[in-house]
Amino acid sequence: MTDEQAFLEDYDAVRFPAVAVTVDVALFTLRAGRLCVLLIRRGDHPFKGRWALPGGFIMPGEDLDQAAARELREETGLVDVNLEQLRSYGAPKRDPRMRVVTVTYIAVVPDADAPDAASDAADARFWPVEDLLPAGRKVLAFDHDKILADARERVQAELEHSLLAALFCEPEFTIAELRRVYEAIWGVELDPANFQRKVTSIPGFLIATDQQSGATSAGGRPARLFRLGEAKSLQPPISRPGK
Amino acid sequence: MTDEQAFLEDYDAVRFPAVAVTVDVALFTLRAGRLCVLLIRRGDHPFKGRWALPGGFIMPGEDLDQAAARELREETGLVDVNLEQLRSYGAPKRDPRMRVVTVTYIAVVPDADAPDAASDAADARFWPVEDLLPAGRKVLAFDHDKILADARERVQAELEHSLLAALFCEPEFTIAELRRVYEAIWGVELDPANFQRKVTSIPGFLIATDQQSGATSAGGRPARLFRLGEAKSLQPPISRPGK
DNA sequence: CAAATAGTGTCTATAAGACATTATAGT
DNA sequence: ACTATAATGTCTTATAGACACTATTTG
Repeated sequence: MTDEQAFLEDYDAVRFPAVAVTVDVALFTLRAGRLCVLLIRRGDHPFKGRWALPGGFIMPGEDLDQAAARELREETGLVDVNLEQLRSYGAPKRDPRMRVVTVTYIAVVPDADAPDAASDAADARFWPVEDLLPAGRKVLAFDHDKILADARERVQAELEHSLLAALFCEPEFTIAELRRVYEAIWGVELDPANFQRKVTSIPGFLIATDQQSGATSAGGRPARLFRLGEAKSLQPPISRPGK
Repeated sequence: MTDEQAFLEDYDAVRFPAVAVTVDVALFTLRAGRLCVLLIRRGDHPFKGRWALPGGFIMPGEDLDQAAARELREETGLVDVNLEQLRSYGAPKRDPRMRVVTVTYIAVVPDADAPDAASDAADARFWPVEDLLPAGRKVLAFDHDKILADARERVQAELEHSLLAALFCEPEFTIAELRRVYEAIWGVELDPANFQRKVTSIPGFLIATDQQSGATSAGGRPARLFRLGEAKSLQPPISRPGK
C-alpha cells in the first residue's frame, strides 16, 4: 500500500462537520425605471410563504458556476445569462434545519427576457429592490435580505468600471437607455449631454451601428443604436456622483 | 405533529451531496519592497511537500469569518487581523479526496508582525508573490495558484478605493512608507510629491500626529507620522497609473 | 559641503460639470 | 408651430502629472 492509498483510507474516517452547500442567485432586471429582483415564494418550511432568492444544492460533478447556471435555468428557463459570484454566507443558524453554506451569484437580464422567467406562476415574480429593503426590517426568507442588500451594493459599484449596465439592455440599445440604467440603479439624474460624451469616449465600450431606434410616442429625434464593444472593463470609469 | 416538525423529519432523509467546507487565507505582507504571502508546506498527501495557503475545515457553530480568524490564529498566532472574504472555489476535483468547497479570505499585516507568524518552523514562511505566479505554471497545492492570483488582483484593485494599503504599515507610518506599499503592489513608481498631495487631500484618510519618523542611515529630512483616519473608503480614489 | 529624503509651489494638459446650440422626430 | 429627445459645442472649474524649489537630515 502506498503512502497515498493509506492516506485516502484514513481520510474517509476524518470526521468533518456535516455541511450542505447551496447556490443562490439574485437575478436583476430593470422594469419601469426600477431595479427589480426575481424572488420565489417558498412552498415549504422553513419560511413557508415567504419570498426568497432562487437557489438550491450543488450537485456532484458540477462547479459552483455551473450549479448557479443550472438553478437559474431550472427556475426561470433562462440560458446563457452572465453570472458573477457575489460572496458566500455561512452563519451557523442561517438555515434552521442544518448547516448550510450558500455561494451567491448575481445575474442580469433585459426586461424583455424577464417576463418569461417569472410568468409561470404566482410564486415567482420580480420585485422592486427598493421595496424589499426597508432599513432594518426583515422581509425575505433566511438571510436573503442581507444577500440582496450586498448584491445591490455590488451592482451599484460595478456600474462604475464594468460593462454590467449594458446587460440590462437589449443587444442593441441607445445611449439614453444605458443612461436610464445608471440613473435607476444609482438613484440619481445624469446630464444626458455629458453622459453621451463620456460613454462614447471610453475605448471599446460602445460600437455604433448604422441603425436608429424606433420612434417613441413622445416624439424627439431618433437615437443611434449601439452594441457592446470588446472591452472587458471601463477605462476610464464612469464615476458615481455624490459618492 | 405540526407541519414544521413533519418537515424537519423529512429533511433528515434528504440526500444532499456530501461536501466539506474549508476556509483558506491569503495572508499578505510587504517585505523588502515585495508583496509576500504566507504559505505552509504540506506534510500529508495530497500534494505532500508542496506549499499551500493556510486553511482548514469550518467548525459547527462558527461563522465563515470566525473560521478564517481561527485558522489564521492557529497557524500563525496572529489575532485581530483584518480579514476580508475573497470568493469561493468549488470545482469538483479541486481536492482529490472528496468534494471540498473553500471560502477564501485575504488578510494583511505589517512586516514587523509577520516574522512571528512564520518563524516557528521551516514549513511556514512568506514567499514573494511574484516568484509564485509564473505565467501558466502550477506551483502551489490544489488550486491555490488561481486563488493567489485572484487574491493579488483583488488587493491591487482595493488599493484604489479602500484603506487596505495602510494595513501593510505600522499603526503610525510615513507617507513614503504608504507610497512604497502602492509601488510594490502595483509595480509602478509614483511621484512622491503628487502622491503626498493626493493622500493628504483625501478627507478622513490620514491623521497627522505631532511625531516624526526616526532618522534613517540614508539621511534626509525626517517625515511626519500619520495614523489612519475614520474614513471607510477613499473618496476620491487613488487611481492606478497605466491601467 | 554634497547627498538624500520630505514637503510645497507652479505650470500644463486633461477631464468633469453646467449649459447653450443644433438636429430631427411627433403632435 | 410647438414640444420632446438626440447629439454636438463651449465655457468654467477641478484634477493629475511633470517638475522646480525649499526644508531638514546624515556623512
